[in-house]
Amino acid sequence: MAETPGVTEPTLEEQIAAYQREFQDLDPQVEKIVSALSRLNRRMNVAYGRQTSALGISNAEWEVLKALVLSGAPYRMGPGDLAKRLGLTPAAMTHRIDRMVTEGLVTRERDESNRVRVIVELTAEGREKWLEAMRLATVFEEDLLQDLSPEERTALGEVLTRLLRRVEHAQPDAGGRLADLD
Amino acid sequence: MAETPGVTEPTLEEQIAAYQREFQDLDPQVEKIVSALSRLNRRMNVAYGRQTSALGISNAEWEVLKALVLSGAPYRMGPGDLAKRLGLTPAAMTHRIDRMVTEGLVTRERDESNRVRVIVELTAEGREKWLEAMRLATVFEEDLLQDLSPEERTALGEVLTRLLRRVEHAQPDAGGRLADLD
DNA sequence: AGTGAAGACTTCAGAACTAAAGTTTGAAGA
DNA sequence: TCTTCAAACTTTAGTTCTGAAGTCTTCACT
Repeated sequence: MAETPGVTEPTLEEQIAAYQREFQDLDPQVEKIVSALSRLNRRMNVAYGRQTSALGISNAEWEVLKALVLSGAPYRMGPGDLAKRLGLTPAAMTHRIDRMVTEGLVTRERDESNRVRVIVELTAEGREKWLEAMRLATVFEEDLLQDLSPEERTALGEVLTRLLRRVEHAQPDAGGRLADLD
Repeated sequence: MAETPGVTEPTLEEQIAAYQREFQDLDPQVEKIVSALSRLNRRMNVAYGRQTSALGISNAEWEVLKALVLSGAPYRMGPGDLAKRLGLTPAAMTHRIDRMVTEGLVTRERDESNRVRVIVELTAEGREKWLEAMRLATVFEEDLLQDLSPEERTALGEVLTRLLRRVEHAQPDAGGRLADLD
């Protein structure tokens, strides 16, 4: 078998115990929150990734669709703006758009009023893909929070936004570049 | 100026409003929790990334150090086990270890009792790097949670682990491969 | 007009990854 | 013993990213 024991991911409790063993001045309560947050987020991303790949699009493509939809009708943005919004270099954006154009998710054309600029526009198919992904995502999210009462949901949302404000206040912005979309 | 307006990241509230505008059957309370969770996690990762790069190590290297330390003394693992633990292919692990060996963070040697296996072992310098990173991380984490009372911390930890259990129960495991460390 | 400079995007070279094929070692059965 | 198979790791080919150089358009100043 040769499956070395201990390779399977430890439970949250095991992991916190390991942290305490190796690093004495650790507040287990803090570590529990931080580790649970990180782990929960990862699991959710795995779930989203499965859903989008079931729709035949990659996570990278989903992010672009999201940015375009959230920009509002007529669902147009320039490659440079998209790059800033997604936290990518313009070079990476060029290639991503290449792929998405060939798949029919977006169109690319020059802005005739200012021929330096390029306009990336969502196609009807791209918009439909986003809607399908959202339908799947909302089902998953509602299922995830199913055990939480309305009061617990309110409290959780409030605490998380409080933490978020604190982080955002502490860190002006990561090198001027924005990170991935929610 | 040519800085197209609307490129800066929207606030959480603006983003939720955009979601509601584009997708009617959305529970804003659910979306608030999910978006805050995701955004908070991202901001935290940016902070960790700055701290580790200030220590002269990459995030990738930090993950390897973490896995080795948490495995406990004598801080040894095989490349294959490390790859599973970090959610990488064995090929990627080979290259990562190459880099870390040249930087003196780990050593690589054949297992003499079973020459198919390779042993990656943390060096004293690698362990020290991990400890420094942990010292920075705990300061940041304590600062982050500063406004939360002990009761709120307990409640938050409890709710998050409850959600975590729910996700883990729902999804057996992502294709048999483990994701990144917390 | 004519030149210079800045902006927006693309192209190119290099880094880190994945998937799949290749190599070496150990173990099990003919 | 010899053969065959499986396991563990490495190597190779191809993808997607970053950083830097390159191209094309526009604007400002002379």
